[in-house]
This record gives sequence, structure tokens and C-alpha cells, in this order.
Amino acid sequence: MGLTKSQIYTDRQNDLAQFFKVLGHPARVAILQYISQQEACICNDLVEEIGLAQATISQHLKELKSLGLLKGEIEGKRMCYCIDMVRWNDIQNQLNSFFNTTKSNCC
Amino acid sequence: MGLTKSQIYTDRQNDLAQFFKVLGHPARVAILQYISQQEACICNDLVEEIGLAQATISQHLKELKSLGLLKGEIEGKRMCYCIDMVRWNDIQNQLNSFFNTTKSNCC
DNA sequence: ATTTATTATCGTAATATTGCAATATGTAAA
DNA sequence: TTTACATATTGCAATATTACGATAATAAAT
Repeated sequence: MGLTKSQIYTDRQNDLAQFFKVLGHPARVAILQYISQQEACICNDLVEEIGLAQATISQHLKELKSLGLLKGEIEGKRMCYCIDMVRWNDIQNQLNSFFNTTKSNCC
Repeated sequence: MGLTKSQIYTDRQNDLAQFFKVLGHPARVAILQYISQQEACICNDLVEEIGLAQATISQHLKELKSLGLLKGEIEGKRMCYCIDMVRWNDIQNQLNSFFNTTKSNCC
């Protein structure tokens, strides 16, 4: 059906899956890696760097923003996207907590 | 188009995204959590526990197996699925490496 | 005000994913 | 060797995701 039955899972399960899902595309991995290597990030650089159309990059940025991983500031006529370090650490901790809890219980 | 252009990314970017993607569904998160809480895991238990059809659970298990996160042993007429701890730790380390590298470079 | 440059949004086509019923396969018991 | 049970596979329908061209929106420069 293509429709995930979110209502049968806990909020925590849905949240964890959502984190993983947003990171689960190579373009978004590449965007995060590229941003982390720049002084300041500009969307048009990403278009050349990654090799997707501008509309597509903009869409991927939107998803990363929706998770709070990126924050964008207007800088003249450009956008400066940066990783939100607080959120980044928060999500890393939540994912590690999932990994650690799961493995500590396992048979 | 629905078609991810894998060839424009590095192998590492594709691998990372693949790990995230497989974990990016609440049913698969729930399956891993449930297995970790049992002495031994049986597929039919999952069907009742999670509330998806047997075919659907089997499909999700297949994806987790494809990543090497689960290993299944035949036990009588049932299957005993367990988390592969070596692979589990391996993937956790790779994801942490991604998180740490990215944040250490960031502006 | 017009032009130019940058990013966001909309509409659309193509592929992927999710979920299930039906069926096949495999295994143990009767 | 049937029967019963457990899991895997297949086929299909519905929704989601990916990607891009076209276009809108925004902001600086001319």
C-alpha cells in the first residue's frame, strides 16, 4: 500500500525511524559532509558539487531542515546553511541510545 | 523519477545512506527492539506483537537480514532470529564515525 | 524600475516502498 | 503420507519518494 501504519508504533519508534529515514539518502549524507567541510555553505555550491538539479537540492535541504539538523540564515542574496550542533548531538545520542539499549538486551 | 542516482555518490555515502535507510522504518525499529528483549525470537510472535500481516513482517526481516543485522537459525519448524552483534557494533561505529567527522569539521 | 542572481515552490513523470492476500515451501507430528 | 504449523515468496494495489523543468519569490546591483 505504500502507507506506513504509524499509529501502531510508539512515538519513540516513529521518531527513531524518522531520524534514520531522513539520513537514509546519499544526497543528504553528501550534503551534510560537504557543509561540514566549508566555512559557510551556499546552496548553489551544492548543485555543482553534488550534481543534482537545483530544485532537487533545495528539496533535500528542506528535509534536513525539517529534522532540525540544518539551520539557514539569509546572507545577502544567498543562504548560509549550517549544521545545528545541538540538534546534531541530540540525534546522535538518541541513535546511540537505541543501539546500546538494543544490544545490551540481546540473546 | 523515484530513482536515486547512486553513481554520483561515493561508495561510503551510499553505504551510510543504506544503513540509515534500512533502519528508517518504525516496523524495523520495533522488530529490533522486540528481538533484543526476547530469549529467542520467533517470527510469528512478531506478527502478534507488532500487528502487521505475516507477509509484511517477513519482508521487513528480509531487509534487516540483507544488511547483516539479523541472522536466522532454523529451530524445529520455527526460525530463531537474532541480532548479529559483530555487524551491529560495526554499523554503530560507522554511523558514529559519520556523526563525529561531520561535526568536528563544521563551521 | 529593471536586471541579475539565488533559492523556494509547483507540477509532473518515473521509480520505490509498504502492506496484504494467496500461494508455495519447508518441517515436524500424527 | 497426510495433516498441521511456520515462514518465504509472489503478485498486486496504494502511497511515497526522487528528480527535474518551469516558475515564483526574494534581494542586491545597475
